[in-house]
Amino acid sequence: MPKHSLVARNYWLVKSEPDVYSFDDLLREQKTAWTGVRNYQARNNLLAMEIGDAVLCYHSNLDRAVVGMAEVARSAYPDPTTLPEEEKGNWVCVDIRAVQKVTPISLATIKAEPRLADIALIKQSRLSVLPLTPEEYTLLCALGGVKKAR
DNA sequence: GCCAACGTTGGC
DNA sequence: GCCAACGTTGGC
Repeated sequence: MPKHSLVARNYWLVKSEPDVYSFDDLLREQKTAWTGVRNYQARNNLLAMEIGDAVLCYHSNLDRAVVGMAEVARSAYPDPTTLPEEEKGNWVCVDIRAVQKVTPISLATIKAEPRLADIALIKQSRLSVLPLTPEEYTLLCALGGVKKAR
């Protein structure tokens, strides 16, 4: 297996508040630095991301839905938005690149799906960067109208 | 706007 | 090291 395979090895979900940074913003920019994560568990998930990993984008608050697909374009590096008083957290960011929109998958739909009962999105509702199992990822892609999961 | 969940901080 | 107080996130 080459170091940078085109096949994603890990699957993730990242949250944003759509009025702060939406998937449409990412589509417009194509690529962005996913900065501002200030939670240790979320940071550790960022540290585990590899180039090419698949990322689903979720909108919290008003939307409460998975709205798009992205991929990791650069693995973890120091978050340039870290304030001096935050430095002891060794906060990091990754770069993600937009792939495509999906048919929005609402939180209600996710909660109603028995095969997603253990998804971290529900189990740890406050975690903003979380892993998905291959099964969860594939199912979410199907629910989002994406025929072929990468 | 409220509240539950939960992470962090600081006193002891 | 414990725990109360407090702050933040995110669903409803």
